[in-house]
Amino acid sequence: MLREEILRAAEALLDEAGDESALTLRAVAARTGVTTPAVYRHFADKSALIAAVCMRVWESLGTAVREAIEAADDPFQGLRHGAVAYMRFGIDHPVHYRLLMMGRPPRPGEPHPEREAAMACLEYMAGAIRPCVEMGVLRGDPQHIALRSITAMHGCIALAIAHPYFPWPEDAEQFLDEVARMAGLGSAALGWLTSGPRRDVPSAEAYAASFQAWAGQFQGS
Amino acid sequence: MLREEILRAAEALLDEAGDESALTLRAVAARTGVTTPAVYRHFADKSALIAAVCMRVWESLGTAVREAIEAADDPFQGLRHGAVAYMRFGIDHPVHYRLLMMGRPPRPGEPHPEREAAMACLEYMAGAIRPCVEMGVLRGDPQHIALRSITAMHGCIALAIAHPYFPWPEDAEQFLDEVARMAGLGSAALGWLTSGPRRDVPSAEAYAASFQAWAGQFQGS
DNA sequence: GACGTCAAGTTGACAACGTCAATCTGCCGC
DNA sequence: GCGGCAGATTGACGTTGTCAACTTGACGTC
Repeated sequence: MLREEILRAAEALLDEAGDESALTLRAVAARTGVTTPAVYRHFADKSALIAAVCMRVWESLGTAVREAIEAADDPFQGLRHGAVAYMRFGIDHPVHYRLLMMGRPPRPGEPHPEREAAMACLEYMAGAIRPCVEMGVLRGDPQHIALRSITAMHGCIALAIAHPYFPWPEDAEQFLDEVARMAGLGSAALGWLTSGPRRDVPSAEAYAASFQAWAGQFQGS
Repeated sequence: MLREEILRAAEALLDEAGDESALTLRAVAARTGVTTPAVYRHFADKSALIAAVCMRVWESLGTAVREAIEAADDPFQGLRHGAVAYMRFGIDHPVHYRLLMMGRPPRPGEPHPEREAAMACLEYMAGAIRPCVEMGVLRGDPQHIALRSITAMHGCIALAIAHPYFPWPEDAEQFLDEVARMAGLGSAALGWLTSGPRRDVPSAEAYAASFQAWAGQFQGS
Protein backbone atom coordinates (compact mmCIF):
# COMPACT_ATOMS: atom_id res chain seq x y z
CA MET A 1 0.00 0.00 0.00
CA LEU A 2 1.78 3.09 1.25
CA ARG A 3 5.07 1.27 1.48
CA GLU A 4 4.86 0.60 -2.21
CA GLU A 5 4.06 4.22 -2.97
CA ILE A 6 7.01 5.42 -0.92
CA LEU A 7 9.33 3.13 -2.83
CA ARG A 8 7.99 4.37 -6.13
CA ALA A 9 8.44 7.97 -5.05
CA ALA A 10 12.01 7.30 -3.98
CA GLU A 11 12.80 5.60 -7.25
CA ALA A 12 11.28 8.46 -9.21
CA LEU A 13 13.31 11.00 -7.27
CA LEU A 14 16.48 9.09 -8.00
CA ASP A 15 15.74 8.80 -11.69
CA GLU A 16 14.77 12.42 -12.12
CA ALA A 17 17.61 14.01 -10.20
CA GLY A 18 20.22 11.45 -11.20
CA ASP A 19 21.85 12.14 -7.88
CA GLU A 20 21.39 10.32 -4.62
CA SER A 21 21.62 13.53 -2.63
CA ALA A 22 18.12 14.31 -3.90
CA LEU A 23 16.84 11.29 -2.04
CA THR A 24 15.83 12.85 1.30
CA LEU A 25 13.15 11.53 3.58
CA ARG A 26 11.33 14.83 3.38
CA ALA A 27 11.30 14.82 -0.41
CA VAL A 28 10.13 11.23 -0.53
CA ALA A 29 7.37 11.92 1.97
CA ALA A 30 6.24 15.07 0.21
CA ARG A 31 6.08 13.27 -3.12
CA THR A 32 4.10 10.46 -1.58
CA GLY A 33 1.70 12.96 -0.06
CA VAL A 34 2.35 12.21 3.60
CA THR A 35 4.41 13.83 6.30
CA THR A 36 8.00 12.86 6.93
CA PRO A 37 7.70 10.70 10.05
CA ALA A 38 5.10 8.56 8.32
CA VAL A 39 7.90 6.95 6.41
CA TYR A 40 9.19 5.50 9.67
CA ARG A 41 6.05 3.38 9.94
CA HIS A 42 7.32 1.42 6.94
CA PHE A 43 11.10 1.71 7.05
CA ALA A 44 13.33 1.62 10.10
CA ASP A 45 15.45 4.49 8.86
CA LYS A 46 16.78 6.07 5.71
CA SER A 47 19.30 3.37 4.97
CA ALA A 48 16.56 0.74 5.17
CA LEU A 49 14.61 2.68 2.57
CA ILE A 50 17.63 2.91 0.32
CA ALA A 51 18.25 -0.79 0.71
CA ALA A 52 14.67 -1.54 -0.23
CA VAL A 53 14.95 0.65 -3.32
CA CYS A 54 18.11 -1.16 -4.35
CA MET A 55 16.59 -4.56 -3.84
CA ARG A 56 13.96 -4.07 -6.51
CA VAL A 57 16.50 -2.85 -9.02
CA TRP A 58 18.73 -5.72 -8.06
CA GLU A 59 16.23 -8.32 -9.10
CA SER A 60 16.00 -6.95 -12.61
CA LEU A 61 19.79 -7.02 -12.77
CA GLY A 62 19.74 -10.66 -11.78
CA THR A 63 17.25 -11.61 -14.47
CA ALA A 64 19.11 -9.59 -17.11
CA VAL A 65 22.32 -11.45 -16.39
CA ARG A 66 20.62 -14.82 -16.13
CA GLU A 67 18.80 -14.38 -19.42
CA ALA A 68 21.99 -13.35 -21.19
CA ILE A 69 23.78 -16.42 -19.89
CA GLU A 70 20.98 -18.79 -20.78
CA ALA A 71 20.51 -17.38 -24.26
CA ALA A 72 24.11 -18.13 -25.22
CA ASP A 73 25.14 -21.09 -27.35
CA ASP A 74 28.07 -22.34 -25.30
CA PRO A 75 29.51 -21.69 -21.82
CA PHE A 76 32.11 -19.27 -23.06
CA GLN A 77 29.60 -17.18 -24.92
CA GLY A 78 27.40 -17.32 -21.84
CA LEU A 79 30.19 -15.97 -19.68
CA ARG A 80 30.90 -13.27 -22.20
CA HIS A 81 27.33 -12.15 -22.69
CA GLY A 82 26.52 -12.40 -19.00
CA ALA A 83 29.41 -10.15 -18.19
CA VAL A 84 28.41 -7.63 -20.82
CA ALA A 85 24.81 -7.69 -19.61
CA TYR A 86 26.01 -7.01 -16.09
CA MET A 87 28.08 -4.05 -17.19
CA ARG A 88 25.37 -2.73 -19.44
CA PHE A 89 22.96 -2.75 -16.55
CA GLY A 90 25.37 -0.73 -14.43
CA ILE A 91 25.85 1.79 -17.21
CA ASP A 92 22.10 2.07 -17.71
CA HIS A 93 21.31 2.49 -13.99
CA PRO A 94 24.29 4.42 -12.63
CA VAL A 95 22.54 5.86 -9.60
CA HIS A 96 21.19 2.53 -8.45
CA TYR A 97 24.48 0.82 -9.14
CA ARG A 98 26.24 3.45 -7.06
CA LEU A 99 23.88 2.92 -4.15
CA LEU A 100 24.09 -0.83 -4.24
CA MET A 101 27.73 -1.46 -5.04
CA MET A 102 29.61 1.74 -4.29
CA GLY A 103 28.09 2.73 -0.98
CA ARG A 104 29.79 3.13 2.34
CA PRO A 105 31.22 -0.16 3.55
CA PRO A 106 29.22 -1.75 6.37
CA ARG A 107 30.53 -1.24 9.85
CA PRO A 108 31.30 -4.62 11.42
CA GLY A 109 28.16 -5.85 13.13
CA GLU A 110 25.93 -3.47 11.25
CA PRO A 111 23.09 -5.21 9.42
CA HIS A 112 23.68 -5.02 5.70
CA PRO A 113 20.69 -6.03 3.59
CA GLU A 114 22.55 -5.58 0.30
CA ARG A 115 25.06 -8.17 1.38
CA GLU A 116 23.15 -11.17 0.14
CA ALA A 117 22.25 -9.39 -3.08
CA ALA A 118 25.90 -8.73 -3.81
CA MET A 119 26.82 -12.29 -2.91
CA ALA A 120 24.11 -13.53 -5.27
CA CYS A 121 25.69 -11.48 -8.03
CA LEU A 122 28.98 -13.22 -7.36
CA GLU A 123 27.22 -16.55 -7.48
CA TYR A 124 25.75 -15.74 -10.88
CA MET A 125 29.18 -15.28 -12.31
CA ALA A 126 30.52 -18.37 -10.58
CA GLY A 127 27.65 -20.33 -12.09
CA ALA A 128 28.57 -19.13 -15.56
CA ILE A 129 32.22 -19.96 -14.97
CA ARG A 130 31.67 -23.47 -13.64
CA PRO A 131 30.93 -25.04 -17.06
CA CYS A 132 34.05 -23.40 -18.46
CA VAL A 133 36.06 -25.04 -15.71
CA GLU A 134 34.43 -28.36 -16.45
CA MET A 135 35.40 -27.94 -20.09
CA GLY A 136 38.99 -27.67 -18.97
CA VAL A 137 39.54 -24.16 -20.25
CA LEU A 138 39.41 -22.24 -17.01
CA ARG A 139 41.30 -23.70 -14.09
CA GLY A 140 40.68 -23.36 -10.38
CA ASP A 141 37.81 -22.60 -8.03
CA PRO A 142 34.89 -21.05 -9.94
CA GLN A 143 34.12 -18.65 -7.13
CA HIS A 144 37.73 -17.52 -7.02
CA ILE A 145 37.77 -16.97 -10.77
CA ALA A 146 34.44 -15.16 -10.54
CA LEU A 147 35.78 -12.85 -7.87
CA ARG A 148 38.81 -12.08 -9.96
CA SER A 149 36.82 -11.53 -13.13
CA ILE A 150 34.21 -9.39 -11.46
CA THR A 151 36.91 -6.90 -10.52
CA ALA A 152 37.15 -5.99 -14.19
CA MET A 153 33.41 -5.68 -14.73
CA HIS A 154 32.76 -3.77 -11.55
CA GLY A 155 35.76 -1.56 -12.16
CA CYS A 156 34.55 -0.72 -15.63
CA ILE A 157 31.18 0.46 -14.39
CA ALA A 158 32.47 2.12 -11.25
CA LEU A 159 35.11 4.02 -13.19
CA ALA A 160 32.69 5.09 -15.89
CA ILE A 161 30.22 6.33 -13.31
CA ALA A 162 32.66 8.20 -11.10
CA HIS A 163 34.91 9.50 -13.88
CA PRO A 164 32.78 10.16 -16.94
CA TYR A 165 35.38 12.55 -18.35
CA PHE A 166 37.86 9.72 -18.92
CA PRO A 167 38.68 9.14 -22.58
CA TRP A 168 36.11 6.40 -22.95
CA PRO A 169 35.82 4.93 -26.43
CA GLU A 170 32.85 6.08 -28.44
CA ASP A 171 31.62 2.56 -28.98
CA ALA A 172 30.67 1.69 -25.43
CA GLU A 173 29.23 -1.68 -26.35
CA GLN A 174 32.49 -2.82 -27.89
CA PHE A 175 34.47 -1.62 -24.91
CA LEU A 176 32.31 -3.60 -22.51
CA ASP A 177 32.85 -6.62 -24.72
CA GLU A 178 36.59 -6.02 -24.67
CA VAL A 179 36.61 -5.90 -20.89
CA ALA A 180 34.66 -9.14 -20.70
CA ARG A 181 37.00 -10.83 -23.13
CA MET A 182 40.07 -9.46 -21.36
CA ALA A 183 38.87 -11.01 -18.12
CA GLY A 184 37.97 -14.31 -19.76
CA LEU A 185 41.10 -14.67 -21.82
CA GLY A 186 43.29 -13.44 -18.98
CA SER A 187 41.74 -15.87 -16.54
CA ALA A 188 42.20 -18.73 -18.98
CA ALA A 189 45.83 -17.82 -19.61
CA LEU A 190 46.45 -17.39 -15.89
CA GLY A 191 44.98 -20.78 -15.13
CA TRP A 192 46.99 -22.50 -17.79
CA LEU A 193 50.20 -20.82 -16.66
CA THR A 194 49.53 -21.81 -13.08
CA SER A 195 48.01 -25.26 -13.37
CA GLY A 196 48.54 -26.33 -16.95
CA PRO A 197 45.72 -27.89 -18.97
CA ARG A 198 43.41 -30.48 -17.58
CA ARG A 199 44.90 -33.88 -18.35
CA ASP A 200 41.51 -35.54 -18.61
CA VAL A 201 40.11 -33.22 -21.24
CA PRO A 202 41.60 -33.97 -24.65
CA SER A 203 40.67 -30.66 -26.25
CA ALA A 204 42.44 -28.79 -23.47
CA GLU A 205 45.49 -30.98 -23.63
CA ALA A 206 45.74 -30.44 -27.36
CA TYR A 207 46.16 -26.71 -26.94
CA ALA A 208 48.60 -26.90 -24.08
CA ALA A 209 51.83 -26.98 -26.04
CA SER A 210 50.98 -24.16 -28.35
CA PHE A 211 49.77 -22.01 -25.49
CA GLN A 212 52.87 -22.66 -23.44
CA ALA A 213 54.95 -21.62 -26.44
CA TRP A 214 53.01 -18.41 -26.77
CA ALA A 215 52.97 -17.68 -23.08
CA GLY A 216 56.68 -18.25 -22.74
CA GLN A 217 57.41 -14.56 -22.92
CA PHE A 218 54.84 -13.85 -20.23
CA GLN A 219 56.24 -16.27 -17.70
CA GLY A 220 57.08 -13.40 -15.40
CA SER A 221 53.84 -11.70 -16.04
CA MET B 1 49.96 28.29 7.95
CA LEU B 2 46.42 27.65 9.09
CA ARG B 3 45.49 26.06 5.81
CA GLU B 4 48.12 23.44 6.42
CA GLU B 5 46.87 22.82 9.94
CA ILE B 6 43.31 22.38 8.71
CA LEU B 7 44.43 19.84 6.17
CA ARG B 8 46.34 17.93 8.81
CA ALA B 9 43.33 17.93 11.11
CA ALA B 10 41.08 16.65 8.34
CA GLU B 11 43.50 13.90 7.47
CA ALA B 12 43.80 12.89 11.12
CA LEU B 13 40.02 12.74 11.48
CA LEU B 14 39.78 10.53 8.44
CA ASP B 15 42.48 8.19 9.63
CA GLU B 16 41.12 7.89 13.17
CA ALA B 17 37.47 7.37 12.32
CA GLY B 18 38.07 5.40 9.14
CA ASP B 19 34.84 6.87 7.88
CA GLU B 20 34.33 9.95 5.79
CA SER B 21 31.17 10.86 7.68
CA ALA B 22 33.43 11.90 10.57
CA LEU B 23 34.85 14.60 8.36
CA THR B 24 32.60 17.55 9.24
CA LEU B 25 33.62 21.15 8.99
CA ARG B 26 32.86 21.64 12.66
CA ALA B 27 35.04 18.74 13.72
CA VAL B 28 37.88 19.91 11.54
CA ALA B 29 37.62 23.46 12.86
CA ALA B 30 37.43 22.33 16.48
CA ARG B 31 40.47 20.13 16.06
CA THR B 32 42.37 22.96 14.46
CA GLY B 33 41.37 25.26 17.31
CA VAL B 34 39.34 27.79 15.35
CA THR B 35 35.66 28.34 14.76
CA THR B 36 33.85 26.74 11.88
CA PRO B 37 33.50 29.63 9.43
CA ALA B 38 37.23 30.28 9.66
CA VAL B 39 37.70 27.28 7.39
CA TYR B 40 35.95 29.20 4.63
CA ARG B 41 38.82 31.67 4.55
CA HIS B 42 41.01 28.87 3.18
CA PHE B 43 38.60 26.59 1.32
CA ALA B 44 35.68 27.57 -0.82
CA ASP B 45 33.48 24.87 0.66
CA LYS B 46 33.58 21.38 2.06
CA SER B 47 34.18 19.66 -1.23
CA ALA B 48 37.18 21.92 -1.86
CA LEU B 49 38.62 20.81 1.46
CA ILE B 50 38.05 17.18 0.63
CA ALA B 51 39.66 17.66 -2.75
CA ALA B 52 42.69 19.25 -1.11
CA VAL B 53 42.99 16.36 1.31
CA CYS B 54 42.85 13.90 -1.56
CA MET B 55 45.47 15.75 -3.54
CA ARG B 56 48.17 15.20 -0.97
CA VAL B 57 47.42 11.50 -0.73
CA TRP B 58 47.34 11.33 -4.48
CA GLU B 59 50.91 12.42 -4.84
CA SER B 60 52.18 9.60 -2.69
CA LEU B 61 50.16 7.19 -4.79
CA GLY B 62 51.82 8.56 -7.89
CA THR B 63 55.30 8.10 -6.52
CA ALA B 64 54.50 4.61 -5.25
CA VAL B 65 53.38 3.51 -8.70
CA ARG B 66 56.26 5.26 -10.46
CA GLU B 67 58.87 3.73 -8.22
CA ALA B 68 57.41 0.26 -8.69
CA ILE B 69 57.51 0.67 -12.45
CA GLU B 70 61.03 2.04 -12.53
CA ALA B 71 62.41 -0.63 -10.21
CA ALA B 72 61.32 -3.44 -12.52
CA ASP B 73 63.71 -5.26 -14.84
CA ASP B 74 61.65 -5.23 -18.02
CA PRO B 75 58.50 -3.47 -19.28
CA PHE B 76 56.24 -6.38 -18.48
CA GLN B 77 57.45 -6.66 -14.93
CA GLY B 78 57.08 -2.90 -14.66
CA LEU B 79 53.47 -3.09 -15.72
CA ARG B 80 52.84 -5.92 -13.33
CA HIS B 81 54.48 -4.31 -10.32
CA GLY B 82 53.05 -0.91 -11.06
CA ALA B 83 49.58 -2.38 -11.13
CA VAL B 84 50.13 -4.22 -7.87
CA ALA B 85 51.54 -1.09 -6.23
CA TYR B 86 48.47 0.83 -7.33
CA MET B 87 46.12 -1.73 -5.85
CA ARG B 88 48.16 -2.07 -2.68
CA PHE B 89 47.90 1.67 -2.16
CA GLY B 90 44.15 1.56 -2.48
CA ILE B 91 43.92 -1.29 0.00
CA ASP B 92 46.17 0.52 2.42
CA HIS B 93 44.30 3.84 2.19
CA PRO B 94 40.68 2.82 1.70
CA VAL B 95 39.13 6.04 2.97
CA HIS B 96 41.24 8.25 0.78
CA TYR B 97 40.77 5.99 -2.20
CA ARG B 98 37.04 6.15 -1.68
CA LEU B 99 37.06 9.92 -1.58
CA LEU B 100 39.25 10.30 -4.63
CA MET B 101 37.98 7.58 -6.91
CA MET B 102 34.57 6.56 -5.67
CA GLY B 103 33.02 9.91 -4.93
CA ARG B 104 29.95 11.43 -6.48
CA PRO B 105 30.44 12.00 -10.18
CA PRO B 106 30.94 15.67 -11.11
CA ARG B 107 27.94 17.49 -12.43
CA PRO B 108 28.64 18.75 -15.96
CA GLY B 109 30.23 22.17 -15.68
CA GLU B 110 31.12 21.68 -12.06
CA PRO B 111 34.81 22.26 -11.33
CA HIS B 112 36.45 18.96 -10.46
CA PRO B 113 39.94 19.30 -9.02
CA GLU B 114 40.46 15.55 -8.79
CA ARG B 115 39.96 15.27 -12.50
CA GLU B 116 43.55 15.94 -13.46
CA ALA B 117 44.82 13.69 -10.70
CA ALA B 118 42.74 10.80 -11.98
CA MET B 119 43.85 11.51 -15.53
CA ALA B 120 47.45 11.49 -14.36
CA CYS B 121 46.86 8.05 -12.87
CA LEU B 122 45.66 6.85 -16.24
CA GLU B 123 48.72 8.35 -17.85
CA TYR B 124 51.00 6.44 -15.48
CA MET B 125 49.53 3.17 -16.63
CA ALA B 126 49.65 4.21 -20.28
CA GLY B 127 53.32 5.05 -19.81
CA ALA B 128 54.01 1.59 -18.45
CA ILE B 129 52.08 0.00 -21.28
CA ARG B 130 53.76 1.92 -24.10
CA PRO B 131 57.04 -0.08 -24.00
CA CYS B 132 55.03 -3.30 -24.06
CA VAL B 133 53.32 -2.10 -27.20
CA GLU B 134 56.68 -1.20 -28.72
CA MET B 135 57.91 -4.70 -27.94
CA GLY B 136 55.05 -6.01 -30.03
CA VAL B 137 53.34 -7.88 -27.22
CA LEU B 138 50.43 -5.56 -26.54
CA ARG B 139 48.61 -4.18 -29.54
CA GLY B 140 46.70 -0.95 -29.90
CA ASP B 141 46.59 2.50 -28.34
CA PRO B 142 48.40 2.49 -24.98
CA GLN B 143 45.81 4.79 -23.43
CA HIS B 144 43.01 2.54 -24.57
CA ILE B 145 44.75 -0.52 -23.16
CA ALA B 146 45.45 1.39 -19.94
CA LEU B 147 41.81 2.32 -19.60
CA ARG B 148 40.76 -1.27 -20.11
CA SER B 149 43.35 -2.66 -17.70
CA ILE B 150 42.64 -0.09 -15.02
CA THR B 151 39.08 -1.36 -14.83
CA ALA B 152 40.43 -4.54 -13.25
CA MET B 153 42.68 -2.77 -10.76
CA HIS B 154 40.13 -0.19 -9.77
CA GLY B 155 37.44 -2.81 -9.54
CA CYS B 156 39.55 -4.93 -7.27
CA ILE B 157 40.09 -2.11 -4.80
CA ALA B 158 36.60 -0.68 -5.07
CA LEU B 159 35.03 -4.07 -4.52
CA ALA B 160 37.27 -4.92 -1.59
CA ILE B 161 36.50 -1.59 0.05
CA ALA B 162 32.76 -1.61 -0.44
CA HIS B 163 32.23 -5.36 0.07
CA PRO B 164 34.76 -6.59 2.61
CA TYR B 165 32.60 -9.62 3.42
CA PHE B 166 33.20 -11.12 -0.03
CA PRO B 167 35.13 -14.41 0.05
CA TRP B 168 38.47 -12.71 -0.56
CA PRO B 169 41.46 -15.06 -0.63
CA GLU B 170 43.60 -15.03 2.47
CA ASP B 171 46.72 -14.14 0.54
CA ALA B 172 45.80 -10.66 -0.57
CA GLU B 173 49.16 -9.98 -2.16
CA GLN B 174 48.84 -12.97 -4.43
CA PHE B 175 45.32 -12.01 -5.42
CA LEU B 176 46.42 -8.52 -6.42
CA ASP B 177 49.14 -10.11 -8.49
CA GLU B 178 46.62 -12.41 -10.12
CA VAL B 179 44.42 -9.47 -11.08
CA ALA B 180 47.38 -7.65 -12.57
CA ARG B 181 48.40 -10.70 -14.57
CA MET B 182 44.83 -11.35 -15.67
CA ALA B 183 44.64 -7.85 -17.10
CA GLY B 184 48.07 -8.08 -18.73
CA LEU B 185 47.62 -11.53 -20.22
CA GLY B 186 44.06 -10.80 -21.23
CA SER B 187 45.04 -7.57 -22.95
CA ALA B 188 47.85 -9.32 -24.79
CA ALA B 189 45.56 -12.12 -25.92
CA LEU B 190 42.87 -9.64 -26.93
CA GLY B 191 45.33 -7.62 -28.99
CA TRP B 192 46.66 -10.68 -30.75
CA LEU B 193 43.20 -11.95 -31.50
CA THR B 194 42.17 -8.58 -32.89
CA SER B 195 45.27 -7.35 -34.68
CA GLY B 196 47.58 -10.34 -34.87
CA PRO B 197 51.26 -10.01 -34.00
CA ARG B 198 53.38 -7.12 -35.13
CA ARG B 199 55.00 -8.07 -38.40
CA ASP B 200 58.09 -6.01 -37.75
CA VAL B 201 58.97 -7.61 -34.44
CA PRO B 202 60.46 -11.07 -34.95
CA SER B 203 59.89 -12.28 -31.40
CA ALA B 204 56.22 -11.44 -31.66
CA GLU B 205 55.87 -13.04 -35.05
CA ALA B 206 57.48 -16.19 -33.76
CA TYR B 207 54.77 -16.73 -31.18
CA ALA B 208 51.88 -15.91 -33.44
CA ALA B 209 51.14 -19.35 -34.78
CA SER B 210 51.24 -21.09 -31.43
CA PHE B 211 49.05 -18.46 -29.87
CA GLN B 212 46.52 -18.60 -32.66
CA ALA B 213 46.36 -22.34 -32.18
CA TRP B 214 45.72 -21.96 -28.49
CA ALA B 215 43.27 -19.13 -28.88
CA GLY B 216 41.28 -20.96 -31.47
CA GLN B 217 38.78 -22.13 -28.93
CA PHE B 218 38.34 -18.60 -27.66
CA GLN B 219 37.54 -17.06 -31.02
CA GLY B 220 34.09 -16.25 -29.80
CA SER B 221 35.30 -15.05 -26.46
C1' DG C 1 52.75 58.33 16.41
C1' DA C 2 47.91 58.54 14.45
C1' DC C 3 45.40 56.90 10.63
C1' DG C 4 43.24 54.04 6.92
C1' DT C 5 43.25 49.53 4.83
C1' DC C 6 42.58 44.97 4.58
C1' DA C 7 43.07 40.11 5.57
C1' DA C 8 41.73 36.81 9.15
C1' DG C 9 38.70 35.16 12.64
C1' DT C 10 34.28 35.33 15.50
C1' DT C 11 29.41 35.72 16.41
C1' DG C 12 24.94 34.62 15.41
C1' DA C 13 21.89 32.92 12.50
C1' DC C 14 19.48 30.26 8.62
C1' DA C 15 17.63 26.31 6.08
C1' DA C 16 17.70 21.48 5.49
C1' DC C 17 18.49 17.11 7.17
C1' DG C 18 17.50 12.53 10.04
C1' DT C 19 15.12 11.27 13.94
C1' DC C 20 11.93 10.76 17.84
C1' DA C 21 8.36 11.50 21.61
C1' DA C 22 3.78 12.76 22.17
C1' DT C 23 -0.58 13.25 20.17
C1' DC C 24 -4.46 12.63 17.24
C1' DT C 25 -7.59 9.76 13.98
C1' DG C 26 -10.27 6.36 12.21
C1' DC C 27 -11.37 1.64 12.00
C1' DC C 28 -12.19 -3.20 13.84
C1' DG C 29 -13.92 -6.50 17.18
C1' DC C 30 -16.44 -7.39 21.30
C1' DG D 1 -21.11 1.87 22.55
C1' DC D 2 -16.64 1.32 23.66
C1' DG D 3 -11.68 -0.26 24.19
C1' DG D 4 -7.71 -1.01 21.57
C1' DC D 5 -4.61 -0.21 18.14
C1' DA D 6 -2.28 0.59 13.63
C1' DG D 7 -1.17 4.53 11.15
C1' DA D 8 -0.55 9.33 10.42
C1' DT D 9 0.54 14.09 12.32
C1' DT D 10 2.51 17.76 15.16
C1' DG D 11 6.27 19.77 17.12
C1' DA D 12 10.66 19.56 18.44
C1' DC D 13 15.84 18.35 18.99
C1' DG D 14 20.53 18.05 17.48
C1' DT D 15 23.60 18.23 13.59
C1' DT D 16 25.10 19.66 9.28
C1' DG D 17 26.91 23.21 5.50
C1' DT D 18 26.81 27.95 4.71
C1' DC D 19 26.63 32.99 4.99
C1' DA D 20 26.14 38.02 6.47
C1' DA D 21 27.69 41.16 9.79
C1' DC D 22 30.90 42.39 13.09
C1' DT D 23 35.43 42.46 15.48
C1' DT D 24 40.42 42.12 15.70
C1' DG D 25 45.09 42.88 14.63
C1' DA D 26 48.90 43.85 11.77
C1' DC D 27 50.93 46.77 8.20
C1' DG D 28 52.25 50.77 5.45
C1' DT D 29 51.74 55.89 4.86
C1' DC D 30 51.71 60.65 6.02
